[in-house]
Amino acid sequence: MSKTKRRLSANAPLREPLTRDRIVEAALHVMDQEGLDAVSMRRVARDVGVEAMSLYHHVRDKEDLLDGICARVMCEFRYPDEDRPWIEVARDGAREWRRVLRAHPNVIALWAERQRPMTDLESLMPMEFALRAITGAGMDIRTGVLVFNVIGGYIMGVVMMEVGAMFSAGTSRGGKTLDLGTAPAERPGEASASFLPPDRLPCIVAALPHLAECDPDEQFEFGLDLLLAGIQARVEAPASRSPAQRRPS
Amino acid sequence: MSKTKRRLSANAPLREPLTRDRIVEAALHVMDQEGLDAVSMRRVARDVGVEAMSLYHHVRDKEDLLDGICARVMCEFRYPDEDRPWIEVARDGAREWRRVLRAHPNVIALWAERQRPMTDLESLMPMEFALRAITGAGMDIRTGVLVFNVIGGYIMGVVMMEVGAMFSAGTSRGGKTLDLGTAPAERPGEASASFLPPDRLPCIVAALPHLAECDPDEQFEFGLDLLLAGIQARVEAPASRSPAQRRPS
DNA sequence: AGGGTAGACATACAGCGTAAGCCTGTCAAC
DNA sequence: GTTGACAGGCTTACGCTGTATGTCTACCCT
Repeated sequence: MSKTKRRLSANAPLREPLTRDRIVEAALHVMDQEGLDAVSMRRVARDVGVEAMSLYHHVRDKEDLLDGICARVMCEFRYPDEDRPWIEVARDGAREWRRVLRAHPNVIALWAERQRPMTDLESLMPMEFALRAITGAGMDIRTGVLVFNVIGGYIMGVVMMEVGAMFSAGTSRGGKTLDLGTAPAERPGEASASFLPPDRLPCIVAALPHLAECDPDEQFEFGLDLLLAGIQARVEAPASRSPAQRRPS
Repeated sequence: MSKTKRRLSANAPLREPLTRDRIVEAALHVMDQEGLDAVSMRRVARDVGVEAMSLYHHVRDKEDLLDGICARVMCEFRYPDEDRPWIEVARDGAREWRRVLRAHPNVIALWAERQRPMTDLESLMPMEFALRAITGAGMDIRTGVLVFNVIGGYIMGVVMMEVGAMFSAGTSRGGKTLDLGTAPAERPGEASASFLPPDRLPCIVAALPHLAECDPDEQFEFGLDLLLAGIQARVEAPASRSPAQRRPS
């Protein structure tokens, strides 16, 4: 039997051409569905119906493919209307970035482990937008950079915590339950405290139900309000020159 | 020739016993020096002078080893003196957590990709400390959890951005230079904008020198002040019940 | 018809986590 | 003493990974 595959190319270009975009799309899909570790060249190749090595005609190496994922995610950012007071633009920009990050939670891990800036124009546009919105408040560029990094860091960190459910608690709620209180298959000698002894951890035990039911939206808005209000106050009263205190040590 | 190795055990326990602690220590060292990917069972085993499979007598699997690293890092947290106004305790606690994270930047990536809570008592102590400090301000537990997550997320995100130098800029400064503006070995057809065209990215270009020279300490304190001041104001004037606005969409 | 090339496939290698089993030194019970 | 259990190493093996290298086929241009 000769391979029937060959037939395809004999009479028609039935196999649609492989492109970088199709590859990146497939890789992103794998990452979203099965996690960062599942993104391997063979796995992605399989999804686009091709052998692993064929991908290398369109991406330099795996790094390049991951770069592609990052760029692909960044370009999902939808720019809010800028014809409003700066604080509303900034707030909506922050919400939008959170939306994008939550849509592809694993890109945070991707950034974290590669710790490498992105350089292509398209990926820098959201940053340009943010800086424009921030400096629209009337602060100098130096302060604008400070504010940008602070707000950017806040969003990244809070979303990272909420997707990771870093300290999620055990009351089953909406399908996704987690341990912390329900003895997670503990290695005997070790975790003598999976039941969270109230004498050692009174605050955590008291906070447990709230940790479990905490609404991520409300939480995000809470911190965002603190930051934005603080910034606006500082802009309107430019007398106080950044009273940040040096650490004593 | 019989193997000379055998001689060792013939007359003395020269080979000091392998322990979980020694293994975790070695793994942490590898992670700090060579990054998260370098932490493999074989690599760690080599560092403690043993074959890979021997590690499995002391750690259940690689997951367990990584858990060990997390716990090991958490226990570096040095608890600030609590006999002071809550805001100072909170500020020093935040600084301390940042210090720990910066000492082992890769644990952030570790948490990000495993997105799994930690369950052992020792690792929860810093969280207990934080909740105690925060509720010391006199807020209810629910708000305390909000505040905890917001500040915790802020620290994590800002440190993640500063270690990743996510948008680091190119003026060489203190050894560690990065691209963005200095054409990073660009793939020809692609990054037509590595020079940051000022017409497309005016704000970024204007901000570049400040992005490059931004002092991370100052930046961290800036955002931390915003958050803490906002929280204190909200505690002192409990009339306003969290004016967080729902997102319109 | 002949040559070049683009884009696919196939093979191979080193390194990964770990299941399964083996080998040896130590020590308690007899 | 001898014996037997066992703790704690080592070895082998399997299927996975990224990718260097080479080959094969279909098409385009002359």
